[in-house]
Amino acid sequence: MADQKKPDENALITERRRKLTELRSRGNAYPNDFRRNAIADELHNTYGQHEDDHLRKENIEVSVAGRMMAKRVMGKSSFVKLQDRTGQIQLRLERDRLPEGVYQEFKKWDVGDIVGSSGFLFKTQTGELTVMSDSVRLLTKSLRPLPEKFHGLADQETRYRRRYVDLIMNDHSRRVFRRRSRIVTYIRSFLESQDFLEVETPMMQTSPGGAIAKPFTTHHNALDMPLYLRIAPELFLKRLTVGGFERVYEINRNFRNEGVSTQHNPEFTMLELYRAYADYEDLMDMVEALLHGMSQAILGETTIRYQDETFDFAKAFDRMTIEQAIIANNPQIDTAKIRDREYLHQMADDLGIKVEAGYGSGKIQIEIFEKTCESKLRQPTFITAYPTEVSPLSRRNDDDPFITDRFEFFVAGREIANGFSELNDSEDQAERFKQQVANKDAGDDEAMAFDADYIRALEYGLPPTAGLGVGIDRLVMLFTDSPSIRDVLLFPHMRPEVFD
RNA sequence: GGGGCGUUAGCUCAGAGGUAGAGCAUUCGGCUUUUAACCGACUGGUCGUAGGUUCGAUCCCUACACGCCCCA
Repeated sequence: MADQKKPDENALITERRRKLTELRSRGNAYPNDFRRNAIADELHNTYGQHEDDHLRKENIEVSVAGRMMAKRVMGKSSFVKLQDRTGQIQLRLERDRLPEGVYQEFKKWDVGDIVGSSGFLFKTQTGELTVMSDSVRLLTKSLRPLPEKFHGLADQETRYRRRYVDLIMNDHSRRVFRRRSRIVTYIRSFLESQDFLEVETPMMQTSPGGAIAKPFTTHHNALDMPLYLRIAPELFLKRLTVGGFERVYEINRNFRNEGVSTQHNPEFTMLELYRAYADYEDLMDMVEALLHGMSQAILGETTIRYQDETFDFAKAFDRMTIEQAIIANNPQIDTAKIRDREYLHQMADDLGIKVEAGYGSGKIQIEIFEKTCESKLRQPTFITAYPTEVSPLSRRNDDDPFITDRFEFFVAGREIANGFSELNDSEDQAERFKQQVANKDAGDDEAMAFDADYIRALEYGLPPTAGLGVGIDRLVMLFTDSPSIRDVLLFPHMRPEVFD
């Protein structure tokens, strides 16, 4: 069975294995005693402006290491490009400057090998900062050929499946994931500065709650019980708010058992935060501040260029209610009947929306909104006043019980964030859970279960609180001009590769 | 789930019902300031998989696998 899993072999790999065997026969083929004292970027920053004769006079000895990305042999001398985590630095190897026999060995090395070298800095005739090697060592033999140097790795599938090769070859890919990291770091420091506490809550739950979605199911052997991968951390984070952590957040994975697309991966990263003594309007202000600061910090400007569009992240974002959005995008609508279920049902039918028996007017409104409005919300926009029917955890509006104090935030036609004033009335929450259970019994497999302990927590008293969820992957897509969520996930979900 | 497109050498890509092509890489030779180094020679293929049509299929047909895009 084991050798059925063996990936492709070919003549190029065989040739390199032969070289590795030769290396082994002469001692340790995988040494780990080379130490570098310089990295590419640092050298370019420090010495890039110096003249050649100045550099030579200073006699700056450096040790560098990295993957050999280019190897140009010209008889008794060669140029090599080493790539480390910061960039590339060139080596010049001259046969007569290296210890006896080393240059002959070097000529057998391959692009892709990991190499370490020491020498002094100088500049070539074309002005490129280069290390004149006094010594050079092969640190790791690479057995697999890298993609061709000019076009690199272009095949989408291979880029996702062998992300390591993509990262070696594509600077753009490296930049996307560095930026992702900086975005997450920015969010943490933003929240840290406002005294938010970062916490971790269960990923495996006995009853998956906090969102309307289908969960993944697993099984705990020792306890012989089903477990679910979480679809949201929400109910646990609010328990912590009951416990007195008045400002908490978590940045972590959620899992939803749904389709895979350019916008969806089965596991994705969410920021969820809860802030006591705040309402959904405070959170809209917070989202504006966060994104404004983030674009300034990450991009150095407050204009986001995404695909062929430009978004202004400096101004206050538009705010409109869901009913206003529906009216704006369905001008023929009879506004007096915007909550009339029969009227909405007819409208949905005309739009080709399938209306289930259990749908109330709020649910039908949402369906109409998604069909006719969502993709048109290009510029950053808050949509507010979501129907209570589709917001089982949100606080009811004081003046209008049909709606909740909730918003979703859209950019480029996509939902990026969702926030609301939390429902902290335990009796109302119990009623909402009962409604969800009724929906589940009626066949809605995305409906929530009744979470008795969560109700108990609310009975101890959840302070007036507002909560926010932000889809990190979609945010990173926006900030890296990536058309697909797979471009911002290091290892996007793929069907298993077949090795034969 | 439905539709469209794709899958040819390690990589990037051509190709046509009749013995499979290029560039880069590999291998060998030359070259002490290159930048996709250059010059010469040579190698490298189950044309995604399985069936079918045909004298003959990598090409046409069907199914399947995987991927990309759009729709649900």
